[in-house]
Amino acid sequence: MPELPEVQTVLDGVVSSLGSLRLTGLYDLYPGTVKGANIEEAFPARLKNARRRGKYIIMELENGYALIIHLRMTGKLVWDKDEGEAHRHERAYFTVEKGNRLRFIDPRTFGKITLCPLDEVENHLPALGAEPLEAEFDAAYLQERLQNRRIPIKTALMDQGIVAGIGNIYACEILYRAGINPDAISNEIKLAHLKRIVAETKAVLAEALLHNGTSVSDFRQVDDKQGGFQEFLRVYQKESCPQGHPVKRSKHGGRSTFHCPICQTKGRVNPAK
DNA sequence: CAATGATCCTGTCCGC
DNA sequence: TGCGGACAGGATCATT
Repeated sequence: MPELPEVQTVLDGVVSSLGSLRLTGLYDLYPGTVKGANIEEAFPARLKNARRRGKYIIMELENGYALIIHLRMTGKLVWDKDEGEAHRHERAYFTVEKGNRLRFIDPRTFGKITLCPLDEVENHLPALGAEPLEAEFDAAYLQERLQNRRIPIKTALMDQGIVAGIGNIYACEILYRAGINPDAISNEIKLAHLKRIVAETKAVLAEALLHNGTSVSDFRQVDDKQGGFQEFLRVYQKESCPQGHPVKRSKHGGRSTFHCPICQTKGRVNPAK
């Protein structure tokens, strides 16, 4: 499940593969994957700048257009030769100069590629919260955004409008490292504990970035290599935590939560229950 | 406005 | 060997 580190890894891979080569076309293989009018007008074009906002990849083209790519759960971008059969789950592809092709492969078909004018990118993005690795994401920010909310902290960390880029895996790992109970109510958590959450968020994401993301199911880099952070997971899909305690499994918003009831006790005003 | 739950989709896994 | 059902989950929409 691509979250911030995986999305950044894919983005870096695309930029590195593409270099100064021009994108020459974009083709939809599964109707609805590619959105936006005037697809032909946008190509050919070189990349002017590529950036990430939350889990969105934004590729700014030199001709005034931009591509917004979201991988959702199973989306992959794969660098390949411009020949051969389409992959079984290929939903769209870019043709690229010098006989190259960038394939968008997505078994569950939830991923999207949107083409729009550069100055309309923000209109096509939802209201996103702070970037967790930027200085703007600190305990004061988090406290302000949580003060009127009464939701489990794990749900809050996965809310893209509060902080952008964290999904299920990193939410579990952040809370384990911070020692916070995932059911802690967002506006009851002490500032000191919010500071721990912020610090561990930055640490976990930075560490995962160094390892090119986490490959727990089918995440792959643009060159098809796996990420490496799955080696460092402490509770996600684990039977026991690094202390040897059994890991408990529950649900938040339909997502599986993994936490250690012994290590993660902070944040509950009333720890009973 | 806030919180919760259903929905989209398909490969994989489990039990019988 | 095959089948039904549960599960995986990011974002969006509907409901309370």
